[in-house]
Amino acid sequence: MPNSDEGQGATIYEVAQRAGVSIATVSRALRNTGPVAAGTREKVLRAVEELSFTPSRLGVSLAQGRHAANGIVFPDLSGPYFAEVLLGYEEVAAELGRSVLILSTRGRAAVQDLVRDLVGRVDGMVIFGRTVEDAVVDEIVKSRTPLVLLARDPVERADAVCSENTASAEALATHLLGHGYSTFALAGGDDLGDITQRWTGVRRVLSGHGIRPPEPLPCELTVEGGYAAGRTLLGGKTSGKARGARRPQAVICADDQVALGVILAAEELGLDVPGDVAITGWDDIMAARHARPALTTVRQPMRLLGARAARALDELIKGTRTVPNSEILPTQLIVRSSCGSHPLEEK
Amino acid sequence: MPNSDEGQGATIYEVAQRAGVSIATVSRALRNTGPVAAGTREKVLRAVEELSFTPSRLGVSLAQGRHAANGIVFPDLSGPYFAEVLLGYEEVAAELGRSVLILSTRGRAAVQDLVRDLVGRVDGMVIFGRTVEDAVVDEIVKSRTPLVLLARDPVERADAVCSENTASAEALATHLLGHGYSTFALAGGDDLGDITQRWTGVRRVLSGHGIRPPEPLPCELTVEGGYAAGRTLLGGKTSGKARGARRPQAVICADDQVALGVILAAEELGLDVPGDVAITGWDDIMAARHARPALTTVRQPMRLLGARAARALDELIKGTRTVPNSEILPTQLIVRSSCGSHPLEEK
DNA sequence: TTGTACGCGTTATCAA
DNA sequence: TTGATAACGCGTACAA
Repeated sequence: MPNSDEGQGATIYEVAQRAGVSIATVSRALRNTGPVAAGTREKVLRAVEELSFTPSRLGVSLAQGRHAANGIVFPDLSGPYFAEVLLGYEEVAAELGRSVLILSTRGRAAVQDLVRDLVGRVDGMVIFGRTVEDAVVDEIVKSRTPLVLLARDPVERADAVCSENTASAEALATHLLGHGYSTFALAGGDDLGDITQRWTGVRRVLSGHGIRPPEPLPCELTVEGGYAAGRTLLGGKTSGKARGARRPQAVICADDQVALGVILAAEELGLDVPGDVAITGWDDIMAARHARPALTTVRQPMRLLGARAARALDELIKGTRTVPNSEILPTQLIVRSSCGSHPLEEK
Repeated sequence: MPNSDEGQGATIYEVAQRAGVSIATVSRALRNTGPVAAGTREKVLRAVEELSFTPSRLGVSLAQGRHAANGIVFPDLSGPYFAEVLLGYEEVAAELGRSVLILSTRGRAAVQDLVRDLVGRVDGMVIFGRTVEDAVVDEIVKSRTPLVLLARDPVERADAVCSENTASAEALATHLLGHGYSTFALAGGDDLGDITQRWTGVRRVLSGHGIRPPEPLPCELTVEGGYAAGRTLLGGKTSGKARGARRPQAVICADDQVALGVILAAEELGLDVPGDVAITGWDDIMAARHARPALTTVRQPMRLLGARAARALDELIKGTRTVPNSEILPTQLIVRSSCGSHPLEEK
């Protein structure tokens, strides 16, 4: 009868002993890393089976000098956006034989320590947006840990993957102008790299049409943040069309969650969207499609973003590529009904 | 001038040498694990600083016999549901000083191997729903790896955390009966543990009111899956009220994504929701609130689910508790407009 | 208060 | 074809 207390944690030494060989032979037999006589191999495999031996990941990593694992740092795990990116990332990482460690920095005190710890557990990592101070990024770069920046301005000696922002923002603004709107508001903070780019695109188009671009109203990139911003932007004067109404004809939001919040605010203020005010988002999260009015937005290829980051990281880790690379993924303007009911032809 | 090539990968030996002490002293100084003279400590710390030494996680783990990391296995990372659970899980794990490794099994061939690999990297893990065959779960249990099952029927010797399903399903069904509906359809597969529980609750109430409970129509738990199911359930006969219309008065969906898909199908078929057909979901994802009509649903405490799993796992790992525990978290019926415009009083 | 030496579980080199 | 044995980087008895 087989040893009934086998199971968790047999070592290669026990296997070797049981098979009557040395640990070197066991290793070779298991990894096909050298010649092993057929009979010997069989003995080894039987012993492995009987002890249900699995090489200790720690031992393997220590000996090989690699973790076979990637890290990814998020500013925040909430919302559909990051989940999709993670999905793409994990999928490719798994395909490449790497585990994925995640870290969310939201509300964390000692971010620096957490990131440092993570670095020690992986062969390379992805950092999202402005989740981490430049100093920390520098430290990682100096430690020669392969690094890919996601949706963040490129940094010396690190890869960057992001989606196109400025041009699609221009397309969005142009589309809104096509609706005939001439007064705009911008909702959403601008300290994050990619959102700044969006505002740049919008501003450029408006200026080009003789419209003085508004200052973006900073807010949290959540539904609640959008709601608050919406109250501020739309709630000012209930004034009709009297004195040229302070209320903007269109609110361009930093992302979909903000837009949904602004819609909530508009609804509460008795405003019709898009009749009284047009509202647009960014990302094309699931709720954008199902909201009423359905959200006009710019679709980011979120899974692809994660997938590409994983591939770029792999190249860096394997050393296939040593020069930093910067990749920009295309986005797509998705026109739905929140930007106006009767789209005019763009000139 | 400081050594300009310091940085990545100083070992404790180099620190010891630089400080003119032994590695044991370095370790003690860093971990406060034994007496160290003030002067000595200072020398050590200086050397650590100069070499920017960080103990190798591998070395530490190997020596301590622990990873300080948790794993979590998802069936699928897409959608808002899992992201929220992950958020709660990661938050608590970080608080407890553990890293988080994730694994998604969706579309993976060798799930068993992936899970095995993950087990080797963590001190304990959480497995979500029926992502993994019973055999694999058994194997994990046998390996004495602390294990918490999430939204899955309890298994011998493993913890379980899930949210309440049957009673809230009864409440939902009762509410719908209060609207006066008498013909129902159920959309969503029933092989997953928690959804089966929901159907059980619904069936019980319907039976109790003399209504023959319908068989659930299996479908993928996605918007697309819901759309397909919706076409089937609602598209049958366009027949008016002629022969007692085959079309159900209410469609109870396995989750919100399915419900959103069914709404899409209804819309496409020219049906008014809830005028022609009432539709309900489950989970209360973000889109549920913003959909039009806003979705009546059952809110699961998703973050809490993840957080509780992390705490339960911690107890198991620390050995604070050795007997398996099963926890059921309360849910909440969220009545919005998709189930009917004029809610009657429940008797 | 400090240092020596062993253990943790592999991989891989080099001799035999 | 096989086996000793040296890394890998750390924690920690135990001895000094």
